[in-house]
Amino acid sequence: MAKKSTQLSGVKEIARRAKVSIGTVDRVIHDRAGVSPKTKEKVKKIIAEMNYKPNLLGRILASKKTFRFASLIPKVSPETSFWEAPLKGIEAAEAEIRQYNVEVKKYFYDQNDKGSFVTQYRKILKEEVDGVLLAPSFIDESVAFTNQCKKLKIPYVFIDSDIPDQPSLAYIGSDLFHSGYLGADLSRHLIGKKDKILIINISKELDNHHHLLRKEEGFRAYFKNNGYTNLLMTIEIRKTDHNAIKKALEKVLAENNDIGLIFVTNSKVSGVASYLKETKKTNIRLIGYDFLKENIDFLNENIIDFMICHKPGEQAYRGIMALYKHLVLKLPVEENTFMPIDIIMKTNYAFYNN
Amino acid sequence: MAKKSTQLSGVKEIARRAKVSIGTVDRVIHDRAGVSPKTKEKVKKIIAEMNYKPNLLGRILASKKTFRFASLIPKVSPETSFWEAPLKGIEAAEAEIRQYNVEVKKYFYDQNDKGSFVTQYRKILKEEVDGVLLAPSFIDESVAFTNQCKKLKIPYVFIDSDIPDQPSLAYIGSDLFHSGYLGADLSRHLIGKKDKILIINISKELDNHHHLLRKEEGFRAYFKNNGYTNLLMTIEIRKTDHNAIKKALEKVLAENNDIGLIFVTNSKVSGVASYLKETKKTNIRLIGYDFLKENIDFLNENIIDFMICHKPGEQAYRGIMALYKHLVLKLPVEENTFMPIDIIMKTNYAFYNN
DNA sequence: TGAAAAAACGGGAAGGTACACGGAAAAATA
DNA sequence: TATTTTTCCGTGTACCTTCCCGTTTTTTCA
Repeated sequence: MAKKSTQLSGVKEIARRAKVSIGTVDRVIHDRAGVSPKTKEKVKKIIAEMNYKPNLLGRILASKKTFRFASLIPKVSPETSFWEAPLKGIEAAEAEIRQYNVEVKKYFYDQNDKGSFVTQYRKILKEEVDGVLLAPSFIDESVAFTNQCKKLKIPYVFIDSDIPDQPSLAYIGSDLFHSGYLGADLSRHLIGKKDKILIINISKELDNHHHLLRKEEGFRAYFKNNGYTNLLMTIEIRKTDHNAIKKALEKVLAENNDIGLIFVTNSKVSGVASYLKETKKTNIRLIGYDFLKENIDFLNENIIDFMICHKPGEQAYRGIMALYKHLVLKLPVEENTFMPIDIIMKTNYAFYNN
Repeated sequence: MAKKSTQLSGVKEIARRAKVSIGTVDRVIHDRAGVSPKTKEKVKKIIAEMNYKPNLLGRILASKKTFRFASLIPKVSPETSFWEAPLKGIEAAEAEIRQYNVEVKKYFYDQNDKGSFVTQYRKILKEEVDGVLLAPSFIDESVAFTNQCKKLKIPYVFIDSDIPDQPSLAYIGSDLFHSGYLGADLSRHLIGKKDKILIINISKELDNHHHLLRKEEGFRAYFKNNGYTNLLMTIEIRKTDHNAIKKALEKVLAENNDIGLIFVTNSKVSGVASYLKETKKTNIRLIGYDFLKENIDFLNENIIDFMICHKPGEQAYRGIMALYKHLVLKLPVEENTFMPIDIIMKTNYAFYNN
């Protein structure tokens, strides 16, 4: 319960020492015109001596500016509830920084419709926003959007997946290669040395597809690097409905009766699980991605053995906070944040924070 | 870049509407004496109507109070570097909230010396602190300390382990039973149905011992609940030096030549790993606890297969933030926060945030 | 009824920063 | 030299709350 003694910091003290007014100190700090070189030098010296750091509270309080952030992520669809967690992350961050005059306006696009992405980003560009959080599902469109942002000097943060060679304020996501690599490591514990492994990439949109490939690469690399000789085969499924998955699985399982494990490279693992449950193929182990309700259910029924997850909610939370740190607090921001590669199983999912 | 229009919120507006002064409004808000019941009612009504929430920035800025927190955790010793992470967590939290007039004074005790714990907490009680973060390694002493805190109305937060029936502002830690339960689930993937399993509890201090037992309980419960019939045996090692561990292991392994897996219930797993490496017992799988340098090394050499971890750094970070939320922001605080039970292996440790 | 005591309330400063505005001094132009 | 333009700098106000110090009003009691 210590009371502060008399102030020895702050603009006031600088002004006193430099024998100028607070206004002048302010001009020096913000490098505005209207200060003679001599005065400027003197004030700068004192600032350096005092190791002066502006008081953030005062700054935010004094500036009447309301920062406006925009987030652009896929909407929660019946197809997948994956984006629920990021949305919650955004809202949590917003609740925390609203008191510092920050507003977050949320925009959503349809993951199966590039047009909706364009429509939404155009809306954002019309509003004058100070920062953007972006899940760049569509590559070319995201490049176009962020190029505009660069022109307008609006900083943007990528979450979930990165656009290489498009320098952003920050990227917060996961290392997909190593995530696949880990998946392979987990596989090894579930099957014998001679079991075949089936890798399944399920996605409608070609743009999302390269992420899946990256995981597959990691998966295959593990087996190669460690000298395992299990036969790995891959199938691609271009539709996400139950029937399409069923058909594809029926075909591949009919042709290969010695598949011991299936690795699904994204959250659509529940589709595969559903099929395995239906057909009572309990001898096939299953690894997939993402902490979704439907996946958890299959985890509980021992149909899915492991799930890999990258905390999408925290990614979004951190993304908003990165904008806040950069724009409001004017603090440096980590350029690349790789989320942990979490392993979820029946016995620990209850404690997981997505 | 929206500028705020004229204020419609804040004490000023309340005062204007109630036709009283700001001072009176303040008295009503803080329930201080010196306001007539009539005026008080009127102001309260307007506050309710406006759904007034005090501006935190203004509040912190105006109150000259510096909050003083104290943390009391074990010191980093040559014996274990476990407490490095919590220390970093505390420092990270402090860096973040220092700007809001919060100071954290760090106190350390020797985990093998109850006396040092008492000495340190007495020091804390002499200083007038506003909140305490505590790792309650010694039960009776912790109860004594926190009873004093209660008397002095100083809120305290437990991390790492809880003291049941000692109601605190918050407990931030892990569910040890389920952590052991998960360990057992992992074990199952590493060994055959007939392998023996050795559980090892290594600790000098009896007070710490019950935590280990809780994990053991969880471990055993898993096997029981799931109908596995592997033979489980436990040994206790009451010293932490290499030689003591070596001797104990030599004895038990000589008597049991069919042990397939060892589960060490705490971070001392590196001691066991070291012995296994020395004696080239590569046919024994090993699971243990905590993200420590020495453990990671053995993970890398495939001597430790899995490690379980509860983010001790984040526990401490959140503990400090809980005090901050409660005391400075006057926000409600979650009473029990259970950290995720993380699985660490060779292929994902590089991405782990301890 | 009048004075003293108590209660109720207003005003202002502090806390640190931002920024518009206006005044004074210096420099440039007529 | 007189006038205008720049350059430089100080002042005042706003942001919002807290808290102390007075002042005004009401109550109490002689």
